[in-house]
Amino acid sequence: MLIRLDPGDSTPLFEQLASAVRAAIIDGRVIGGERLPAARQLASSLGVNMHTVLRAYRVLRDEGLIELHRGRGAVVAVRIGGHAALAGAIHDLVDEAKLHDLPESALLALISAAYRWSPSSPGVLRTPPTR
Amino acid sequence: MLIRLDPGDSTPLFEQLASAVRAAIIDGRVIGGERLPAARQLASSLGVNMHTVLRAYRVLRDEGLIELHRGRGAVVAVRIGGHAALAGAIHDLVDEAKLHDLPESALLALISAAYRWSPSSPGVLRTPPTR
DNA sequence: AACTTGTTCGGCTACGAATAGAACAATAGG
DNA sequence: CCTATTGTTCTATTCGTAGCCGAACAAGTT
Repeated sequence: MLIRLDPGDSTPLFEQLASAVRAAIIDGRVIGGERLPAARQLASSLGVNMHTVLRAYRVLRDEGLIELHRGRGAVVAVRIGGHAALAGAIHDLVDEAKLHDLPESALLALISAAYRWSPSSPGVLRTPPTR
Repeated sequence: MLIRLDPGDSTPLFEQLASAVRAAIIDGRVIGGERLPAARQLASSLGVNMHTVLRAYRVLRDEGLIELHRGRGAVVAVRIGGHAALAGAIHDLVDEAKLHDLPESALLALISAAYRWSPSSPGVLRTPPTR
């Protein structure tokens, strides 16, 4: 899994890192159970502080995509299996939005609003992140 | 158009305001050509600084949803006509994401990534915001 | 001319991002 | 059992900038 960080980009380093790994998981390029590089190792490999990598990992853990255990490292959640359908739906929606000349920021805001409006969803009551 | 702001929410006031107006426009609850309240008036009505309202308006202008003119106020763009199809697609995608227990933040990040990846889109070369 | 409305300028405050070091607690492996 | 590995917690510092604001300004309306 090739990861490239751009310090000039306004998006935070930990978010860039989380996005890269997240995309790899959703696309199925990394299978469930597979182990990610140790935080300290990846950090020095990318020229970044350990805490930055760890924060990216924590983000993905809170999203339920990976698991973290002391001494064992970061492991991709087993229940994850490349959501091809979801990836396709996302692609379609982006195309539709661009067709209407709707900028990225607007689309994101609309989705965020839609997420909040839909009532009593199972997603908002999920179990808290395991520590 | 009823607007309610929550100062306790971590999302900026201008974003809350922009989201409210944006949703109203996309849903077609305000028609193209309709005039929005003057910044100062709406500001004092909401107990907010004028700049906060004006910034929300500027966001919507940069998204091509409204037009701003001195002395004339903020007017909903005429080409906008309630993108019902888009609104439906968004709703479906959110449902799909929740089905997979994918949190909002993860979905937003995935869409943001998808937006960047798709090459040579017409959307990225649109005319700059009129000042 | 007077009024309305968005724009620009300058400044202030609070918060987030990133880094750093150190000590700590599970876990794995020999 | 002992040791190395690995994530977790804690405290702290530096730096940039996002958010909010007041006052003066400029374009447009009436």
